Amino acid sequence: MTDKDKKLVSRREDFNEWYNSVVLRADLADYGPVRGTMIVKPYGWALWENIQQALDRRFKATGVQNAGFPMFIPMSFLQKEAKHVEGFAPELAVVTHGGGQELGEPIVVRPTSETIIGHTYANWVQSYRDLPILINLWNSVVRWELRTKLFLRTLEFYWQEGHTAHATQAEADERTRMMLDVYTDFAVNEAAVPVIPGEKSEMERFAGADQTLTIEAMMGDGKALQSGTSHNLGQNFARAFDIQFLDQNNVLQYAWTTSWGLSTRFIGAIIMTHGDDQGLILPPRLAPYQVVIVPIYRKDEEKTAVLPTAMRIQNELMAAGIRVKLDDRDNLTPGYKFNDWELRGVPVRLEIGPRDVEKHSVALARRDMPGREGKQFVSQEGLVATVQTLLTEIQANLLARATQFRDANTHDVRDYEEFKTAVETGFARVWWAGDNQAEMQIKQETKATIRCFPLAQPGGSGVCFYTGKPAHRIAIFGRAY
RNA sequence: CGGGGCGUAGCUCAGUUUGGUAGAGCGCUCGGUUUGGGUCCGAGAGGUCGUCGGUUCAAGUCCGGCCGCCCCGACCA
Repeated sequence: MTDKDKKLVSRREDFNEWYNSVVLRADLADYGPVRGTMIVKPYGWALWENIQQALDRRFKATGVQNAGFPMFIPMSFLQKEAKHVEGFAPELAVVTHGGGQELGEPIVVRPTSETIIGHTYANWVQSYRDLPILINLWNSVVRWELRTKLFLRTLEFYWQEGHTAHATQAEADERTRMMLDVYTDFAVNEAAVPVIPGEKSEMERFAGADQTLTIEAMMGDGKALQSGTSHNLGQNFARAFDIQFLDQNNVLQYAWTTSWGLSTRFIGAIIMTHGDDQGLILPPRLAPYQVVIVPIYRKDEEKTAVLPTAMRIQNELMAAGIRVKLDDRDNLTPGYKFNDWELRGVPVRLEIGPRDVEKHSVALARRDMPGREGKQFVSQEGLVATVQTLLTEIQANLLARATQFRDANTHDVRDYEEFKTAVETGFARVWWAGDNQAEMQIKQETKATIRCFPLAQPGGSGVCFYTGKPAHRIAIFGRAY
């Protein structure tokens, strides 16, 4: 490898190339043989598994159960909900042949499962006593995207999709909001990604939804990433698929449904929120390895002193529930390993050398503070507690840092000129009273769209920066991935 | 789907202008050396030059078709 290959391109120089290099070189994922497909490698999948677990326990705490649904859906299902088919038709993968025969009706590979869920729930629901239905699917879906990017937009992606059906509108409203809160809590407290929970504009709404709630995050280049969505589907799918039930008064009613999803795209959010010019920085709560131990020795007698100590410390940390990797690769120098694990974003590096064995110490280096500043020698006494405290500090620091970055790059603007400047580098926060037409116009001129109307509104009213009309809502605009 | 770039060793690329025996660095294997910030030295393995066809005594190199990838735009979780 040349020097050029060893060092990542800096984020400033070319954020896009930085992102691609990090994904590939940190061993998170690789390109599949079909355009736009992705191979998630073990390290990336381990990160996804941690995300899954953090979400799954939150879902279950709200009464949701997991299930499995077919990936093949009759084409006719898609056509039952007018807006839904309009939204998804252009990006469907369609199976026309099976077992060497041409199929009578083409089969669609699910782009999302609202339709097959609607069909199924219609069979499951007769009475108000059958409601609510609270189901989540961990699966992959296929959307034939024109322009793809690892994790952010691939032809096939892994996600969870939750689908609930309720007897009343109020219950569906509550569920839509509840799941957004789950996503927000997960993003902030597990991933240290300071998202803005809010509502999508009509233009950005999910195809077939009455309301789409979203968590929006700001990436390291100031662009927005929609990181999770929760849709209130009203009775649209219930009517399209006849999900009907008799209520307490023996009156036939349509059910109210919701759906909500978060995908492997979130891995992209983590990369682009926390990463630096050295590579990935993973939040301790989700990192596949929270601590990497790098043993340091020259001669065999040093090795026989250092390695047992390293293994003993590994066991102590693991016994305390800390995820630890002991890098005992013999053919690589410590310096190489330092760089390697920094690229891979492990939050804490623990070095043990001959001097440490003697002095009963170890060196701890934190990934969020490169260089001497983040490195300290500590006693092996109470090491578990020391490491746990450090991991907590790093987690908190990542969130604080990302929040500060987001706020520093979010600007209240009053006119269109200020707006254009703001969305070059971040978010514009504005009073908004425009319509779809105005939003479209702004998008064409600046590439910025309404990311959301934050749930946390200041109240009162102001003047729309674009139309000059009285406005009662604040919107966040930004350029999006 | 439009514009641009590119396809040569596992990776990054040179060689194509001017056709004439397939190259470098990194990685990999072996031996030694080194190890607290990307060690160094030596020996080796590894390629139907994306693919199909054409021109030619001769094609990585020239011509044509096809396939694929990356970047920018429109579309999108």
